[in-house]
Order: sequence, then C-alpha cells, then structure tokens
Amino acid sequence: MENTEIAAVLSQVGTLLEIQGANPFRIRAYENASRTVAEHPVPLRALVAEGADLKDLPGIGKDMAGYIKELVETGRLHVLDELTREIPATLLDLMRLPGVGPKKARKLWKELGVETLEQLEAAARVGRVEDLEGFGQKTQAKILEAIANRRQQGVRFRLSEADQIIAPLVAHLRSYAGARHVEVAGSYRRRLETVGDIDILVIADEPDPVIAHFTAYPRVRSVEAAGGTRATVILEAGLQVDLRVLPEESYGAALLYFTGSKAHNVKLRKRSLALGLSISEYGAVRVEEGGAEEPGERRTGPLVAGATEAEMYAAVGLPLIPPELREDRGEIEAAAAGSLPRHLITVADIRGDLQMHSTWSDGKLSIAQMLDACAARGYEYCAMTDHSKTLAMVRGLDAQRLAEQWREMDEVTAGRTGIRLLRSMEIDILRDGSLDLEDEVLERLDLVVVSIHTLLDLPEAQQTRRMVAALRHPHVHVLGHPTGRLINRRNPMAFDLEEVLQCAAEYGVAVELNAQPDRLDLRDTQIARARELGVKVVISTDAHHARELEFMRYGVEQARRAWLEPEHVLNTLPLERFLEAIKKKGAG
DNA sequence: GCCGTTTTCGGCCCGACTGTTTTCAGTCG
Repeated sequence: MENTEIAAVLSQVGTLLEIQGANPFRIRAYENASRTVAEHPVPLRALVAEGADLKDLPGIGKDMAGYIKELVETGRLHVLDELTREIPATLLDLMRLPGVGPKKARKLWKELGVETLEQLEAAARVGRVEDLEGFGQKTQAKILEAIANRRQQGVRFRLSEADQIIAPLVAHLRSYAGARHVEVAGSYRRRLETVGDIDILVIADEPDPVIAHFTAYPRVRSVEAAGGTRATVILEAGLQVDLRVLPEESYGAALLYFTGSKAHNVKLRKRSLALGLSISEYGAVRVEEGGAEEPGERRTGPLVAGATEAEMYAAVGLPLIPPELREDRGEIEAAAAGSLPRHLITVADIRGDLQMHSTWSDGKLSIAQMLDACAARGYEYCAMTDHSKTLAMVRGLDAQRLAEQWREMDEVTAGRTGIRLLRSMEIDILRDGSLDLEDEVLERLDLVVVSIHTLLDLPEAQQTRRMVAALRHPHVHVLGHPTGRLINRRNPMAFDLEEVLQCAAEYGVAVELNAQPDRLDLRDTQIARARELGVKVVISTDAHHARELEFMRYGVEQARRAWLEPEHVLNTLPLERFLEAIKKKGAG
C-alpha cells in the first residue's frame, strides 16, 4: 500500500468522524496524520517492514502507528470498516460539493435517505432539499449547480496554467487607482505545482469599489459571494478566485495569512499564543490578561505588528520565511534555530541547461537556434540531448547519426566563445536496464542523461531493478524525469524511489528536476529526500523550443520548495568546475 | 487522537459570508 493510499484512508476516517459529530480535535488528528503520511518521502510500508517506530513521525501517536501498520499489513483498517457500517462512505462525495459540509451531508442522509450524488441530484430536482430545516431554495439551487460543475471539471490547475489565467486579472485589478497593493497569495505564491483556487489580496482604503471592480472583470463566469471585505468568483476557465480587501496597516499580516499554508499558519499562531500574542489576518495583538473573551469576538489588544511580513515574523521571534518553505515541514523550527537555508536557489544561479532537443529528434528548432537562445539567457553551457534510436517515433539517433550531429555541432560552435555546447544525449533505458547506445560511443559524450520512455507499467520490483541497473552503468551522469509522471494526466511509474535514490548516492549519479510544467519530476518532497541523501540535482527544462527555456523558473521554484541551495545543484557550477564534477564520476 | 521550556491532563487558531435564522449555525479558507 502506497503512502497516498494510506493518507486517503486516514483522511476518510477523519471526514466520517466529522459527519458523526466526533470531537473536532480527534478529527484533526486524522487529518494531520494523513498529511504527514502523504508527504513522507519514504514508503511507510518499508518503514513498517524494517520495524521502525512510526511514532517518531509528527502527528503519529500510538493509535495512528497501529492503524498504519494494520493498513500496510492487511490493506484494511477496522476503524474505517466500523465507521462505514454506520455511515455510507459515499457521503464523502456529497461533502466535496461547495456549501455542503458534515452537518448538511448528515442531514441529507438522515432525513432524505440521500447517500450518493445521483440521489442528491434527484432529490434536489423535485424540491425535497429546500424543505429541510437549515436548507432553502438557494442552497438547493447551489447544490444542483455544483453537481453540474463537477461533471465539467474537477481537477486542480497546473501552476503554469494558473499563471496564464491570473496575469490579466491581476493587471485588471492593478488598473483600479484605489488599489494600492495587489498580491496573489495562497498556494500560487508558495509556487505549489498545482493550485485548486487563487487567493488575491488587495490593499485599499475603500473596499466596496474594489469588490465591484473585481466582480466586473469580463472573464468572470459567476459571482459566488461578495461582501464588505471579500468576494469569490469563478472565472470562465473554471478557476475559483477569492479576493480580500484589507487596510494598509494589515498588509503583512494579511499576506502571511492568505499565503498559508494552513498548517504553517496554525503553527505560527500556536507559537504566538505562547508569547502572549494573537495573530489574525489583521495583525498581531497582545492578549489582554484576564480579558474574558467572548467566543468568536475579535481580540482587541494593542496591535504590535501587521504592516509587513517581516514584522509579523519578528513579532514571534523569527526571521522572514520564504513563501515556498511555508508548509510546516520544519521551516518554523529551522527559523527558530537559525538554520534556514542561507540562500535558496534562484534562476540567476543557473549557469547552464542540461536537457534540450533539436530538430535532430523531436525538437522544433536547430542546434544553432537553441544555442543562440541559451547564450541569450547568459548560460555558460548547455547540453544537446536528443533522443536515442529506440524512440523511432521521434527519430531517435543511432551512433551514426550522432556522429553526423557532432559534425554539425562543430560547425555551429567553430570560432564561437562564451558558451560551451556539450555533447550529450537523452538515452533510453531499455527493458533490462541496459542503455540504448554502445559503450564506446557513450564514452565520447560529455554528459550522459538516461531516461525511461517505454514500458512504464512494469511490475514495481522489475522497474526498480531496471533503473538501478542503469544507474550502475559507469558512464551515466543524470537520471532524467525519474518518475515519468505527467501532472493530471499520468501517474508516476511504480518503483522504489528510495532504493533508486540510495543507488544514485552510491554511484554518484545526479537526479533531474525536469522543469516542464506538466512534469516537475521529481516533485518537491522527493527532491528534498534526494538532498538529504546527498544526491546531486540538476534542473533542466527539457526544452523542445527556445521559448521553453523559460520553464527554468518552474524548476527552480520547485527546487526552492525542496530547500535547495546552489551547492545542491550541479548546473549552478561554473563550466570548469561542472566538467570536473562530472568527470570525477566517470573515473569512479 | 496528539502532545509537552505553564507535561501525563487539558489543552488544541481565527474571522467573514451566506442563508437561514429572529440571534445564529454551517461552511470556508
């Protein structure tokens, strides 16, 4: 059983307990445990197999450890089985509709006998839902609309898609004179690989006209909510956007709050309470002694911070934490200990791009055009990595065509200075782990990148053996797009990433962080694991056109989320040191 | 159900909007 599956079961238990009306903190414990499991880079089944103590993981106590063990060993969880005997698991589908939470789902089930989306739709169609206490005409209409929307789409947007949709909206908001700051916060600002919705923060004295300007944006499909300080719309692209308007003195507090993540904020608040402060999106206030607070009432002590994020962090005794790190993956503890990364990697640190294609295989531009584009970006080197012969569909190169390509490369680079064009290739890993090019030709390449493009669905053990065999090859420098996933389209291959990373560490092979926005492979937590194991990373665009060299920023953003600094990334090295680094590997 | 520089019990983050309410529950982020 994979971590994502274990996490899904734990999260299901939490949600069912919510419907049951259980202790909210018990529910949260399941949610926390689920998140820990989902983000853990090592398969928990491996930890269970070696008898490791799962209680060492955050949010995993005696009970959760037992549940995880039960899931790994039996594939079932008795706690879930018991719950689903009482509550139909299909109620979880109802709760994914906006506006339907645990209470409403329970009511629909108990009073109307509704268990599935289909039954809910049927009940709403004949007007049975609006008669329920706490429901009404609008709720019923919203439910029907949400079910219709669900059919159309329900996927998270890739970050690059969100970039394209959001840029004109931000321009629209900035065109309003009364908006002093317009910032996109949320997972978008943390540069998560996909976003479910967008949070935009506007600083203005008069909220009402800003809200009106926002809801009047031409690409708005529907206005879901609009109040005095916030509004929610769905854009024509299907993306939900939440807008919040706040006063200048709360800018930092609001940016912090709406950037999240939720888990990061919760931990910060907890920390602030211990220091006698209470944090909200309006600022940090000192909690008055003995001031018995009414629940739900805003705390009204003296404001001690709020205008900038740095001020907010300083109020709780911390340095500013970069948005990409705000996931509650140890960044608050590291900030407190002064051990945050000193210099998270930036695009400016990148000195070369180590995967791209030309018209020799499936690229769209010539070698000269790609080289010019790399030089224009200020790179010191780039690697031309056309495909090998097994990929006949894209005219993969055999040794003979490769030799011809080298002649063209020599012509292109003759007399040229300032950028080094590396002889390279993206060589297919064959079924048995051997490589799609003869050793004596491999030897003559500057950089050997190996990737899997075929037989993605081999059994896990066989796939792992295949990859390990390829990494042990003495001439291999880089493992390209290691998991083969395509975001929202194709799952990662089944293989033991931990074993592959340990093998890469042992044999001095680097792993690629492929910066294609639909790959971003390895993902953030996996790259972080590579860093922990001392495996070097290369960030490459896999560009098939000069404009795709721009994708480097997505790779770098992902690397930042994995806490990478330039020292962890081979293609931040100056040319000579880069060549030394990969030569050393060849000799070893 | 987890957790511990106010420990093994008693805590566990904060506010806005909607739709349904005659004073607020439910949902969301």
